[in-house]
Amino acid sequence: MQRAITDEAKDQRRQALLSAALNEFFEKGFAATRMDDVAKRAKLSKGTVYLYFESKEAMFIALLESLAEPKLEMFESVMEQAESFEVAIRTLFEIVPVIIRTTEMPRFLKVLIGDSQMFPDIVALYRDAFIERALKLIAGLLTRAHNAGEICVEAPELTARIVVAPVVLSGIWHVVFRQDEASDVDLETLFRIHGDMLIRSLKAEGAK
Amino acid sequence: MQRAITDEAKDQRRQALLSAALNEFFEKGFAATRMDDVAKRAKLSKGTVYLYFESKEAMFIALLESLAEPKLEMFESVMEQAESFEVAIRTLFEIVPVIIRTTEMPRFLKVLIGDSQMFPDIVALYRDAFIERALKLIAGLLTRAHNAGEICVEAPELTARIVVAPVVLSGIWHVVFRQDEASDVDLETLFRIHGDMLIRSLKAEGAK
DNA sequence: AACAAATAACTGACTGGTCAGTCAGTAAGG
DNA sequence: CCTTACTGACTGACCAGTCAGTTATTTGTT
Repeated sequence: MQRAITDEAKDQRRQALLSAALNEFFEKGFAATRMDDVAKRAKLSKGTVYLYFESKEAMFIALLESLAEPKLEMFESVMEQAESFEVAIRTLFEIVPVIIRTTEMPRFLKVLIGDSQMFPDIVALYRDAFIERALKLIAGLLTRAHNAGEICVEAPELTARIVVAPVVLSGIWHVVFRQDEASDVDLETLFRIHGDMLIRSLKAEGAK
Repeated sequence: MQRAITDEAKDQRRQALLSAALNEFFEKGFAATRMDDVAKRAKLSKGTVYLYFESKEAMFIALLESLAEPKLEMFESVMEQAESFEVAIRTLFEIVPVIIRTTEMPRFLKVLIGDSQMFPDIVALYRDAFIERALKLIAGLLTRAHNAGEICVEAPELTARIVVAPVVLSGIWHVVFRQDEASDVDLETLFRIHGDMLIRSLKAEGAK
């Protein structure tokens, strides 16, 4: 076995283990995942895993933390740079299908939901550091557009949930209920329609 | 221990075990659930559980099957009896908060998502027998309203997902991310707004 | 350049604990 | 006193975590 001598090489190994762990936790859940399988998936032996992580639980937490942070910056910049509510929503919903199909976000979400009761602290952390923050971002967008007279929103916090709901549902659907590529949901059209409907319904009230 | 002699008493015991099982599976997931705990929760001993169910897996499957069937009838009757799309949506979304807060549907959904990869057959069964059926019901309502000239829908199957998404998201939120009663999401208002927005956006296009 | 010694990354057989499923025994009900 | 619902100690399998041993790599010596 090639050895990880430098710090970069060790970091790579850590990443490889976390990636293997996500796949195993996704497929089996926390309790049913064998450390031996995580090790094998990363082409290492079980003992080596324990050189990089204290315990199975520590590994699980490290995995959740490693995935909670990123992705929000790009999201934030779209929100801020967009010249109007309409453009922001359109841009956002053009990215969403790609995120659902190509990133590990939906698989991660499934793991989080599946093992939530076992790690309430981690779930709370994730909810506050990521989900609530994302909801606030949408709510802020709605409020700004409302104040600019572009749309009319009654309750931005609640409306934000309506905006986000199809994203979450589609993500879960994609990793949990999907059967095969042939019968895939047409995410591009779905989110174009969702965007259309949002813009129309919020503008309509503003124009009354 | 009082014994279950008659068939009704045995059925009751079965139900008690399934109810205990839902709670345990919800809290721990399939793999981490101990049959001993299920038994204790139902005030029985482990041996007795095996008089009612072949194995842990058989029990899990029996649980999913026992919960997949009902609830859709009421749903169907609302769809058919409603005199208009608007009334159907309004009626539906008035019931949803109660369903989310008082039934075992959201906990069941969490179990299904959490252990989906372990039981792909059951998930497929549930998807076809329940979820797809529910989506078709909504899609049918949309199509009928469209044909009656009441609204204008581009893609009923996809729009149905948008209609349903906040229901699923709220259900999951309620059992996974909720912290305490004080900070609960105002589901009544959420679904009134969602209904308003749906009706407005679909009617608006029809009127263009 | 060849070799040895030192370092530390890696390995996997082993241990101790856990738990699904069993079954001989207990006792409720008739 | 017979039938059978129920019990819980037991067994065999499984697995997280350990650690003594192995081997890749570097460093030092001739």
